[in-house]
Amino acid sequence: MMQNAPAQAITRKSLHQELVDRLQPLIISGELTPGSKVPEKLLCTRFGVSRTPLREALKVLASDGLIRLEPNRGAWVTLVTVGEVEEVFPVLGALEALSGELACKSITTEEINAVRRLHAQMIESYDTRDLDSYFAINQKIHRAILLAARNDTLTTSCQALSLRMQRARYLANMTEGRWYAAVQEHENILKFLIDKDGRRLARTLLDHMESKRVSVVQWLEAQNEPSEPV
Amino acid sequence: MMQNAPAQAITRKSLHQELVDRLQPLIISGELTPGSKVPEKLLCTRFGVSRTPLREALKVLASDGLIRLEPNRGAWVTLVTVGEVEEVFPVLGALEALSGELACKSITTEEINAVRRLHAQMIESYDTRDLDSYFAINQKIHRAILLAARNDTLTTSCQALSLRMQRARYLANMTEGRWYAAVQEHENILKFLIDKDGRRLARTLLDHMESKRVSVVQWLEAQNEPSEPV
DNA sequence: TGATCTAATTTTGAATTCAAAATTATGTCA
DNA sequence: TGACATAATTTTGAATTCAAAATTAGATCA
Repeated sequence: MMQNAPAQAITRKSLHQELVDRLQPLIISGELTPGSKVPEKLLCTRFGVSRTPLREALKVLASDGLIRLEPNRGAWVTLVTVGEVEEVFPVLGALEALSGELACKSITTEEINAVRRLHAQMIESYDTRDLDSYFAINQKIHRAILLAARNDTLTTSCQALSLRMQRARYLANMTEGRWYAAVQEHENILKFLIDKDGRRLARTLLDHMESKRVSVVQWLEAQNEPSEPV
Repeated sequence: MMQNAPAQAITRKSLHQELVDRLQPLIISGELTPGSKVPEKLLCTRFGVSRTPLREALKVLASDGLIRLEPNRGAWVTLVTVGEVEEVFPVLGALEALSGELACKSITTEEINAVRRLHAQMIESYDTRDLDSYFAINQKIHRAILLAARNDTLTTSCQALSLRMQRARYLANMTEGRWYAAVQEHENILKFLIDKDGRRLARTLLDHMESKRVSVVQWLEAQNEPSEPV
């Protein structure tokens, strides 16, 4: 996507695209309650648009799996299920592994330094147990590696799946033990990136994703003990 | 997507979804000329629908990268560029490799036999040099492995990227030598699938995709010699 | 009371309408 | 003629409208 656009095109975004960009955070943050109906009318009022562009945006979000369209019954915010997590994480793992491998081939010294700085900040957030900040910086590191891979298709694919999983992120469970382990994994990620050891970086990113998967599933299963999600 | 839908839900498809499904083949087959403008009015007449659902469908196709929306200037059929091919094939390779690995874990004897039969058919098509048939069966084999991986997310992701590359498929270049090599690769794919050797199957699928990439790029570059694509 | 049917209301899907932007056609002048 | 400006036309984007479907509210009767 965007593949052929000139670097600095003056792209007044279309209304529907703007809406997609605005709705995504609402879904990820949980402001639109998972499992609930998308309040079409309300959103139209809120954004001051008519139903046409909003509904166009909903179609796109549905194709990304963030909402589900039920014919004649409206749009529903999807919720993260164990099944979905078990599916998405392995795919995301494969893609991140690839991103690591490619990044090692093309990353610049300056970009590595940027990751280094982000890593240091993340450690700080870990030390002060600032989970929100930790997550935000964590995201940035993964994104920096992704961008260094110089593959827009890969970026887009990863981003889309990542978004779906981020709905589960605010389910910030993270036991003390898991958190410590995650930080260790990130130490290795940084190391292998500096060494430009694509093979090992890929392997580490894959394992990292697998650990995340286990951790998220555990949390979800604890949650869903009482009632099954729809 | 569709993750939570009951197995046999009565899903009258929505109009826009129907249109997405109908437009995809038009784009892949090249009936809608790559690089040309999407004839909105004409398509409305052809399918007997108003602009609203058609435009909804275009938004979805754009997010899949099959068309490009230029604000206030309409929708354009994207064309396969060398850059895009260089991007998509590695991603597709990683995903197919994963599908091979997962398939080896869950594939049934019956499914393996189905692939065996498809393989035999494909060899037949190769022997008679029936390229169309060869491609069709080839697709089916890859799809069978994908389905055996039991991961809808993976299937959807692969499918989407595959579609984009299929636009290049009718560029059926395939030199005699490349074709022979491809068949050999498929012999190995079948062998490792029967052996349920996930590691080697993954590796082979990855290499297979890399060979395809090289072959498609070669062809594209030969084509684009005279003028650059927009 | 509460189960079931019917009528009123709301919501959804899609066609139509309308204003703004882009494109094409026409006219002017060097 | 041909470069430029202006007007007419077409196309696009988005609001509005309207019919069909679903939901809710109300009425009836066991």
